Amino acid sequence: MQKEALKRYDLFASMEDAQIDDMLAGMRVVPLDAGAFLFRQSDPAQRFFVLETGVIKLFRLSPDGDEKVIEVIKAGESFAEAVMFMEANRYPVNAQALEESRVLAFENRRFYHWVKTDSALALRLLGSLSRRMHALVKEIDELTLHNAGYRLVNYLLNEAGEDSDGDITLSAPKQVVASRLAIKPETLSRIMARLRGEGLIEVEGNHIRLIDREALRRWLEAA
Amino acid sequence: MQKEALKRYDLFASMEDAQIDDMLAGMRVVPLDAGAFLFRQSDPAQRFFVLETGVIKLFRLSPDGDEKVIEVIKAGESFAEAVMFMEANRYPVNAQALEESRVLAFENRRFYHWVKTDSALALRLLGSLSRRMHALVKEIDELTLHNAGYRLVNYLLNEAGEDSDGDITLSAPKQVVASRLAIKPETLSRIMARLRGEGLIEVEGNHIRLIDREALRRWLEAA
DNA sequence: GGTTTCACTTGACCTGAATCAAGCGCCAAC
DNA sequence: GTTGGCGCTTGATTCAGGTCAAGTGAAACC
Repeated sequence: MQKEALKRYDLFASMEDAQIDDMLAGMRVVPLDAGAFLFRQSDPAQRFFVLETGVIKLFRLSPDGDEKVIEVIKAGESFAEAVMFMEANRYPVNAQALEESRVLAFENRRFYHWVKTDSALALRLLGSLSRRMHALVKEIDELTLHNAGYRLVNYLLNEAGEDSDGDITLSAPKQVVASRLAIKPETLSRIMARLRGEGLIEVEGNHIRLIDREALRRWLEAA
Repeated sequence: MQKEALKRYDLFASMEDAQIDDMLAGMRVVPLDAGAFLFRQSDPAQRFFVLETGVIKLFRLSPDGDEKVIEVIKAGESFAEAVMFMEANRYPVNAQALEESRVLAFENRRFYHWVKTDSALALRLLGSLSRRMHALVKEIDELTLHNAGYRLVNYLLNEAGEDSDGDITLSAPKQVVASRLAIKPETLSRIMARLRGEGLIEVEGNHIRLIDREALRRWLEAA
């Protein structure tokens, strides 16, 4: 793993060579089998991560074992960088690989040092945390002000993005998507069946095609 | 308003005199009648705020007018500091005074400048954003993994804190508390009635006394 | 190649909380 | 003092989505 590769990740994009070298010195590569945990909720946090390949889910557990997926991490994304700035210094979620994955693990203390001495890096981080906070506020909004159908259709429209031709390949099994949207797999299945019945989407395994996005957007207003 | 007063607020506690002077130069005092809006969702954001006196609710609106209170701001607390680090630069919530209030409004651009040149300040901010993010994750957890009764009792236990003798004075009308917890006023009323019936709390207007906190904690496990 | 496993689907039923609808105090305005 | 409005409570009813149960199909394993 050399400097150039690291710089391709957003988090490190603006860092100097000397800084990158230092981060590399403390880096560990963590290979994970499907199903393996990277860390668990309330584990002490010495490191933050970049996902090189694979898929990882971040989730919370209720006392009786129900889980709520907070985020699905895809290749190239970083996670758990915020933990180093909290006094508790414990991961607030569980991280489990959904398939075979490779994670780069960096030391908090080195990164903290560079954030302290490089204000551009600090501002970059502040920006990314703010964005994430906003996303969480929007999620609370959706959970409380909108129903299951809305959340699913909204999710599908977001996944498809503006430009593409409406083809989505789910980055995680449907049950994980369901948990991400705070609905039960059965309910997700039913809503999909309904959308299929109304000719709005086509479903084949983990591949979904949005047939009429305008109609789906109208569907949102109603639901 | 002089330097010393400002330094008493957390956000400014670590700032130099020169920095504080600069912030003061751009400060405006905003008096608000009960019910007045300080800003609305998606307004462009040039300023962030400290609440000097009064109470303000931050909330999101659904298309058909339902509201979800995200946070109730009490005297001495700051809010909307994160917005300046997002590219959109628009408030993601509405801010409305629940009673007559006085707000100090500071210029984002001045503060941004100081954050850029003072890493201690940047770290302080990173810490506070991280904490707020964690709180949001916990709220999502509660919304999805726990029922209305749990959320209310949990809220009451938190409001009371560890040390005090179990007396709570609600900082906002019950309907606002209900929205904060994502339940309807009727439901809140019913749960309170039940807790009262079981001899766990006493209610008199906006004053609540927790009679048996151990029992309430046990109640959480069951609910 | 047969069987186990596991993700997903579909149907029948149940339930927590929302909705709808009165009614009750309490403060404010006149 | 009376009246109107508003926050809150309480009861009856409804409904979205959860639970429970059974079935299907495809990949995985011996």
